[in-house]
Amino acid sequence: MEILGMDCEQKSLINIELTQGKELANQLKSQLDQKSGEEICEGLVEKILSSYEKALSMLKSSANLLTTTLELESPHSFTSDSPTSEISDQPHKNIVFKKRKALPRWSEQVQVSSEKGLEGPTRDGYSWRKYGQKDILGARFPRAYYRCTHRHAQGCLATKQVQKSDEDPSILGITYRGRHTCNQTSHLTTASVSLSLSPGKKTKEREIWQQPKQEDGIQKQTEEMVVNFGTGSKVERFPSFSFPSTLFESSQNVENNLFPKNNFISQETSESNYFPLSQCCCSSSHMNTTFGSESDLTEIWSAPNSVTNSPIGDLDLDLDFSLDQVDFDPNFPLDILDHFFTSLNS
DNA sequence: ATTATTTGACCAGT
DNA sequence: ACTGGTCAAATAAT
Repeated sequence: MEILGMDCEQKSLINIELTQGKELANQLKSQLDQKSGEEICEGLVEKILSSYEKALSMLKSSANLLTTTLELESPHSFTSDSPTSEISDQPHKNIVFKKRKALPRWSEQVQVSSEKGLEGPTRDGYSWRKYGQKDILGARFPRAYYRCTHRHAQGCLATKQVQKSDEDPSILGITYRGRHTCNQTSHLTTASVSLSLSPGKKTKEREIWQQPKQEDGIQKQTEEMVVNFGTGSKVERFPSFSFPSTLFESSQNVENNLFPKNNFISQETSESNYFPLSQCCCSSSHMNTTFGSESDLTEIWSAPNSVTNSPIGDLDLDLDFSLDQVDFDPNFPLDILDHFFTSLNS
């Protein structure tokens, strides 16, 4: 398959850098196992960082090309999308309107579980605040609207909609819009740890949005959602965020110290990663095998139209992949590395 | 007191 | 006029 905006040479270079990174990480792993000297480990870490930085740099340049390509395409939504002002509480509505249109949007479906005590809608790594609920024409269940808790504090425009599937009430349709620009202390790592250690405080939200419009008495469910932290079964998730197996293996030592043994970071996903680049990747043929049906793929679209608003800008983020700060930015599109590996090795 | 949720009203797009 | 999305006052929870 062909990756947009990336020629063979670039692919090759990235492949080399990432492979080298993997090798070095493996070396580091064995050194750590042998409890080798600090200098050796530090040297390896430096090399690993260097490799990944180079690869990321290359990915970034090609990702920018991808953005441009996306912008040229006319956006299409497969969910109703009336472009009303998302943030009409802000002063300049005329400006905001454009921004609203620009917000990337994607959907995922997750299956709820009746056993585990995890609140799905609030447990995707971000803190959300419900700001509305609406009965949707033709839908059996109401749609709940959430926005980032830090909207006002940090101007984070991320929102999401949660709605039960008509066909299967155990499946939730979640539509995310906009990416998080806030600094959430409770992203991936924190949120996940809290998941594994304690159920955390419960909110009433799920009790509400899970109710069907017609009271049939049967729908009084106590089920709670699991976003596939190893306990629930994710039906579909677009785009899924997966630690590249290579990268993940490489940093296993580190991860083991950070995450519970029953690693909730499965190969599938551990965190919502709303990275439109991976949506770009979804349009590639090879993604079909990864992400299920084509109809579902078409649910995703994004139309970032500004650099600041474009999640591609995320590649500007520092990949603080150091051992003393292995705190993955949840917005970092690690899945694209996986995708690239897939493509490179095919 | 502070923060979160509920819910009817409002608004923009179609 | 209808619909989906958001606001914001009232209410509930902490």
